[in-house]
Amino acid sequence: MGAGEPGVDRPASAGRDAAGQEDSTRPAEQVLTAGPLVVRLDHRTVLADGLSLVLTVREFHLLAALATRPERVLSREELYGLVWGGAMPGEDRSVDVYVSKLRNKLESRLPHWRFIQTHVGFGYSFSPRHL
Amino acid sequence: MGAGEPGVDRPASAGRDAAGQEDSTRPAEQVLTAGPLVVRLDHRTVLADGLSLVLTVREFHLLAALATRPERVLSREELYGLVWGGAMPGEDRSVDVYVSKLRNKLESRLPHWRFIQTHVGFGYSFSPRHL
DNA sequence: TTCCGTCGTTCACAACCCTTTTACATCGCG
DNA sequence: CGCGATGTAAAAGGGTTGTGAACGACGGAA
Repeated sequence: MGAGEPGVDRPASAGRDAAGQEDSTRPAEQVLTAGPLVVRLDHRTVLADGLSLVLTVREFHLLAALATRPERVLSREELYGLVWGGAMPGEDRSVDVYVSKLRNKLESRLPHWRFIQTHVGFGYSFSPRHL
Repeated sequence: MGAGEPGVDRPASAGRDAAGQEDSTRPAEQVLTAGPLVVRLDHRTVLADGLSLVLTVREFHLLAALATRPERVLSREELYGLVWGGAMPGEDRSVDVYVSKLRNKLESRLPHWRFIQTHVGFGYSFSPRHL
């Protein structure tokens, strides 16, 4: 397992999300906010309602990969490439398993929020939504 | 699922009315707009009045196939080829059923709009129209 | 070195959702 | 008025996803 982490550490080069607040060309978008959830890419920490939420390396990368691309559906292959690096093995379920783990941690802390939306037959999207 | 999904490949030249807020670095035909409906081909998402509308894979492909060809009448066979791929079985009603599902989702969110027009004996067209 | 806890991966199975098919009501047109 | 075409709910079926558990690898502590 390498020291070179797959590409989640820097803002995606093609990021054009029109999220609405700041100019996305600056690399200063190191802090992502979605409702009561705050993802600090620079510190590798996550806050839920201001309280720190402990994630493993994989979980954090997966969350970062999703949260830097809000409202965009990412295929499993894409996510695998972003988080694990390389091509996804045919029958792999790692993405699903980690989405499940991530949801567990996120939604056990923020029960009235949903963050990751399943797109059956394709993949997932980061679509924060108050329930 | 691979990369070669049917149908959504050739965006002719989409209807553009409200010019202005697009990214100027690349052809922005990845985003189709029809009244309050926005179809983001690149993000694989649909917005109705700015709120995200969740579609299944088939529904999205069908909408994309129609919306990339506004005001053009597409036969069932054509639509089937674009969305399902291959030739349409003789007595198939899938296209009709999915047009119905699509209309339901679209018009339940945007009651004062009609998007898909039936052409009896031929097929359907994407003809957005305010009622 | 050995023990122990954490993390990542794989596996299996149940539950779920999507697609397709079917059936019937309705509509359009001659 | 009659027949084919269309709209659509509902059933059937099968693929997809959610998730606990087992397993091994790794790293730290004693």
